Amino acid sequence: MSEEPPTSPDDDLPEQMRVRRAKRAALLEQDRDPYPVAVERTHTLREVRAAHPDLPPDTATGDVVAVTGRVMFVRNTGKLCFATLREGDGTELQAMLSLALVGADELARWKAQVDLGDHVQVHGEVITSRRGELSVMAESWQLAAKSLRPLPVAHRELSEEIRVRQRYVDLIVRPQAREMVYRRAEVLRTLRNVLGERSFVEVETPMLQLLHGGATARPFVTNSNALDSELYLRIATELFLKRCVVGGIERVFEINRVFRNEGIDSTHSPEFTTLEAYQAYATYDDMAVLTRDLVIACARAVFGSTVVEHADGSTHDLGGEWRSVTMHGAVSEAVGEEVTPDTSAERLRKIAATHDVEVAETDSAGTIVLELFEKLVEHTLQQPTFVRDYPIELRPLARRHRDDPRLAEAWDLFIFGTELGVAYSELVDPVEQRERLTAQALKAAAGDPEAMQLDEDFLRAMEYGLPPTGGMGMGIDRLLMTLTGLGIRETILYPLVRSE
RNA sequence: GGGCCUCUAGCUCAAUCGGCAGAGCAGCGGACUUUUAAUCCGCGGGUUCAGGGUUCGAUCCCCUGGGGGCCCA
Repeated sequence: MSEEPPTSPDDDLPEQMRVRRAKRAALLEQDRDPYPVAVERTHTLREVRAAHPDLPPDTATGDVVAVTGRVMFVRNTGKLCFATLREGDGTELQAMLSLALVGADELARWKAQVDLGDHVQVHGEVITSRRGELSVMAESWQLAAKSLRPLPVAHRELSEEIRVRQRYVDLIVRPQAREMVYRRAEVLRTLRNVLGERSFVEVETPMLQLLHGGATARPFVTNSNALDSELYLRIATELFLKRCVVGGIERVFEINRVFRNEGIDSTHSPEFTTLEAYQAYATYDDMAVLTRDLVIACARAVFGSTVVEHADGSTHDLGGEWRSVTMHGAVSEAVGEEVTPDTSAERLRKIAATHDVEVAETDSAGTIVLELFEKLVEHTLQQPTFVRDYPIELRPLARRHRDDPRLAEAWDLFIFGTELGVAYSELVDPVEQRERLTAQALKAAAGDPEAMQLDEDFLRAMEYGLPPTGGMGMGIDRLLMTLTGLGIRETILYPLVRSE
């Protein structure tokens, strides 16, 4: 029960937002709809440009069109006004309003009611200005949608925080943000096309799972009211895709979101998109060929060439031979002495110490080799490189190496110093798979939140017979980063951010 | 999780040693019939992230919390 007069909710708003709300109100006052249900649009801006590619200055075409666009610049003089309109794909076209054609009232209304960022419709003849700018000379105009918030300065870089939190604003003012949307779509289309040409079929497997598996990662936990049970958001698509291969879908893939409840930084997002593909009667060598073909096809789709151009202006040709090294070979080279699966954990601990790589007392030989690789080698792999034959205990779903039982037939692909994809000759022996998953389950029981769970239904499927199979996985966001040189928050349209 | 940096007008950023909080763009009023980030004249616009402390006085120094970034684990 305040004695004070009621305050308008507008009172707290910044001046520019109050001004725009007042303009909206003024339109309604004049019985003009600031948000009409439809406006006439006979041509897109792109179509107008395409129809009149090379007109000399001061030309009248006789073509009368109705176009629409967001007002990006205005240059209002006394009796002749200019505005730059822009439409969705970034095409711009100038609109002109002259006192002679629209009359004093409509010209004054334009100056008083149109702000940067408004959507407008302009009806008139296609002409060129004296300076040669292709334009629509208005005979009439109307607002298509009033913008109530001022646009950021077009000529300054937007802060990264606003770019991510208000991607819609980023998309309005920054062409590169729009470009990423189209590039990402092009990459997804290309992956599907190439896989489709090779007789792979796309499936959708569960995102909500009773057990999580297929990768070593911490899951998000949720729950089902109907089932009265905990559910996990999937961390990989692997186990369900392998069930497909058991069922006779010999070439199968999925492109969609997985979720990992882990750190968030410039290369990690809690939800990201992966491609996984499985091919019966293929090995990890076949998957290397497939993976290279997919990456090259995406580079060609985006850049028309195997040469990718990064945001910093550097160019990189992905078209050459892709190197293959073994995990132990790569580590041997980095530490300057031979490291093999025979090298003892004790010896490896000494090597780690001399290279300032910290390892835990309980780490196995294989884990120490991986630590050495990650600290000393990974960041040096700028050219596309397959790192092959991981210690067996690090790859619980991969087949034991045909030449060395201590290794797995598994590779990781590195480009520009980061991991892009993985592949295995898949483990298909259900008895060995049970043993390996049991070992994982023991780690989980011992408190390792990333260890895999024992998935009895997956094992039952394998017991029906999984043919020899090659499988690969690739992060699509990482692929976009590889192609463009941008951070993960640029490749994901709406990355998860803390609430404001 | 730890360390460092950062948060000021709608946007991008200044503000000397702790002494009246500023600029550019954007906005408002005026002039201008060929502009291209138009130009010219004039004007307004601030919870300096939040809370607390020190001080005659805090955007500035200290503490707590929050957002963001970088590095490390």
